[in-house]
Amino acid sequence: MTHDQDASAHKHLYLIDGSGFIFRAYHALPPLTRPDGTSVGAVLGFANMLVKLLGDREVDHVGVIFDHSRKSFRQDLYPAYKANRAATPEDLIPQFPLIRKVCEAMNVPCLEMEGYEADDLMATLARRASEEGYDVILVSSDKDLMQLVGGRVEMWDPLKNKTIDAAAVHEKFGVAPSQVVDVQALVGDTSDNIPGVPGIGIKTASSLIGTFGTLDQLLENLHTITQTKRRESLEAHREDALLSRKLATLETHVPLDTPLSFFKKMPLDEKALATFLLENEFKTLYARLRREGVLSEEAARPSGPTPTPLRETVHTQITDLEALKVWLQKAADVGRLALHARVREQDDFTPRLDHLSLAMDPYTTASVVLTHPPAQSLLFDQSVPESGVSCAQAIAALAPILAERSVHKICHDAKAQIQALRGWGCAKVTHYDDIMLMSYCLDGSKHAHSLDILLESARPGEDTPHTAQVLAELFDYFSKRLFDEKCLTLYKTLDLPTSAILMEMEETGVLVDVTSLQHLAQDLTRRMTLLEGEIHALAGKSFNVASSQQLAQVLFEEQGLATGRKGKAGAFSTKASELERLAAEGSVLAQKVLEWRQLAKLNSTYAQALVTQVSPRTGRVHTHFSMTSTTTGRLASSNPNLQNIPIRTAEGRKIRQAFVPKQGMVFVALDYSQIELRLLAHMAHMPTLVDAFVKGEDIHARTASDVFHVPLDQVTSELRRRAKAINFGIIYGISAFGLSQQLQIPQGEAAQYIKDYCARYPGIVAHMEEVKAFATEKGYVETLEGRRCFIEGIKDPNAAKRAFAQRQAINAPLQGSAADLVKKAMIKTHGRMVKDFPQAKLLLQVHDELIFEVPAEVAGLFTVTMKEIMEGVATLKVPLVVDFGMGHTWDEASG
DNA sequence: CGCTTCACG
DNA sequence: GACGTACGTGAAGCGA
Repeated sequence: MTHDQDASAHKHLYLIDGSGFIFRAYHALPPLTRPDGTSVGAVLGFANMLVKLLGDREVDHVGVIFDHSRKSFRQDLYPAYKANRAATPEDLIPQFPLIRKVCEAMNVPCLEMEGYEADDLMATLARRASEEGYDVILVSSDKDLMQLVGGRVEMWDPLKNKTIDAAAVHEKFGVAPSQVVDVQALVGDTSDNIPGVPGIGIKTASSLIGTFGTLDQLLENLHTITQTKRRESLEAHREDALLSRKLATLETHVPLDTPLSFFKKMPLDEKALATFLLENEFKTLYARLRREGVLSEEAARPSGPTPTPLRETVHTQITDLEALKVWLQKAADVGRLALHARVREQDDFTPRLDHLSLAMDPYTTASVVLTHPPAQSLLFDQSVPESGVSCAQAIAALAPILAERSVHKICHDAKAQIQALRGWGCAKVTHYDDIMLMSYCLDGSKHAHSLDILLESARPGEDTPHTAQVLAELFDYFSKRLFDEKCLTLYKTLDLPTSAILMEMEETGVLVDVTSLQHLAQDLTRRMTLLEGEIHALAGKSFNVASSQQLAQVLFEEQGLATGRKGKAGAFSTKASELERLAAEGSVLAQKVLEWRQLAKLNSTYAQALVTQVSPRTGRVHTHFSMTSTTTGRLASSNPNLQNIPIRTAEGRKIRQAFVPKQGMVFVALDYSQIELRLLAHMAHMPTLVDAFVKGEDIHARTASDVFHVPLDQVTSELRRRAKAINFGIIYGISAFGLSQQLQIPQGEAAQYIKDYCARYPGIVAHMEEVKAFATEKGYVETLEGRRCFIEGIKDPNAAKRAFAQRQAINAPLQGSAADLVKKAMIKTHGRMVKDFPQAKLLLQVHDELIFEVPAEVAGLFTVTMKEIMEGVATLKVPLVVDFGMGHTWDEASG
């Protein structure tokens, strides 16, 4: 992964296989010619790749490596080497110098050397750089480079956006990277004219090398091979195999005096790049770089430092449909439309469009004067303009442009905007960006991301700014920052696609069995009344059991029970753990209050509240998923919150039983097992923990065995329970106090547990120290997908506040990376559903769990398909494991 | 509107 | 030795 915690502690050297890329791009991409007839397809492909690389990744050192010529030292070893290669295509030849110009403009150094292939230079540089502690990324998909993978070296295929690590090499060659040349020696390579051993393909070769370890071992022990034909072929072509290995082996000691500092990344030459892109008519790429703010307007000017003229804003008040259509047509021609529709729920719950703000660029804006239905006009008749456009008309005029792919839409909270417009029959919106999500990807927990906050940040103190105009400005500003701050991919490929899926989920909703909830509520109310009578009798007086204040008075003053912890405001706490303590000391009153509290919670928060949330339109409950309200990248669910439906007690599960699939469907629930602990094992250097996950062990039992020094088969359920608490504690940024509270043990004992844990898993200490140091230096921590979680107070002089911030710093990458993976899972499962399970619906996401509604007849196939997809969203040092359940209630499916 | 409590991962 | 606690949410009810 490129976004490790210590991403910036390391240097990263990206070595781009320039020659390889050019040939591949030439064949893979559609032909493209300049008006003067010059072919430029490979050049554009190369430029796009370079821009993407520099934009997406933490690149601090980079170079493009080329073959010097077709001739290298290998021809001296074997004249036929690469002799059967086809001549370089006519129209590719002029592209080589152009590609070098791209490198120059981007200020990326190039390297080549007579007598050596690009691969040899890359091998040499990779060796030197990894010896000096760099992470090396070979940008290529050439199998000949795979022998270099391992340690600090990995490959990345830019066309497929795939990282090729040791595991991927093993998948291709069936052996470790270090054994790749031995396999190649046997297999040969027809494209390079490397002979190999006839009759031996990759399968046989990898099994032979797997068995014997090396080519030399194999050749020494040929007599042990039982297949006559194979043995004879190997004997006959012994020398061919050895020569083939020589040819396949990359030279890691090319006499090359280029220092690694030669590759240090420099800012690009805006002027040169703009000129180059325009000369070659790479308009799309140019427009994109302009839009993302990589190229400034000045860069495109023919010459001289002409100041950007201040343009006046042209604002139009649109009062009739015809004018609206004309204005929108102009925006369509420009290809850009920022918009904001302000919608308000009226007293009768029908939505009303209050205001429509438009902009086609930061200088050209409009607002649409809306008329409203007569009933409203009568009520507010002085505010109704004499002319205007009706909501329905305005939105009908807007609909085609929203559906049009060639027009780029910009809005704030697209999910909500689109949902609002859908009420008026606006079905489809394509090619859009969401300012709210862009802001969240950049500034996460620094501040909220509501429209008001963002408007205020852009136009401090201004009363009623032209909203869409500010959105257009903010888009330019955020685009540049996303690129510069390496968050563009996070936004584009994770959060934006997730928001589209959430939109569908919210619209779909979940069916609840209202009647059963009403019966449950009645039953709970009845039992609460009975308990209340008993409680009042025990207290000797009537009081409000729901009032913690009154309860504290009864328990601690009137009954004289032993006081415990105090709350924030200084009052004695009556929380569950306190009442449990009193109950254990024999207080029946405390026990009854505990029971009453449980029923009260279930009744008011769930049984009674849920039925009021059922939509009269659909008969289902439609939660709202917020993507911008957590500090870690998790989602939050509200109105109602369907991410905290009870499950831990039998009584609570009755609520869950009221969630049911619609006729003919079943629920399928898939959840990631131990995802945060697995991520910890992956991120921290914890071989023991990794090993336990790889072997599929019971992780808490294993921890118990390690920490309490008992054999695995002698771990009792009590020891396992404690180990489980320790594991959770680790994820939360453990403290002896917290653990002692959780386990109800003395703080000293908890401290000893932590000490023992750290002794058995020493990697955890170093990891936590690294994370804290990173957070202190940068002010944020990062998730697997590169989301930054800003940590407030990490340098606070108050030790308690600082400790709190440090625990957040430890937890956020784990919680946040898990959130990243689940978002990826949503995107991938959704993609497959559209293709293969069109009737199935994703209903809910509960942090590490996805709940689907699936036609009963395909549920089995659906489950195995989605389990596999979810387990494959990331390749970590540990496997990802997904558990599943199925049922006719949510409770059954969560089994 | 802050505090307390408690439901979930 | 003091600090006042496990990480992240949302909702309900109390009481000023």
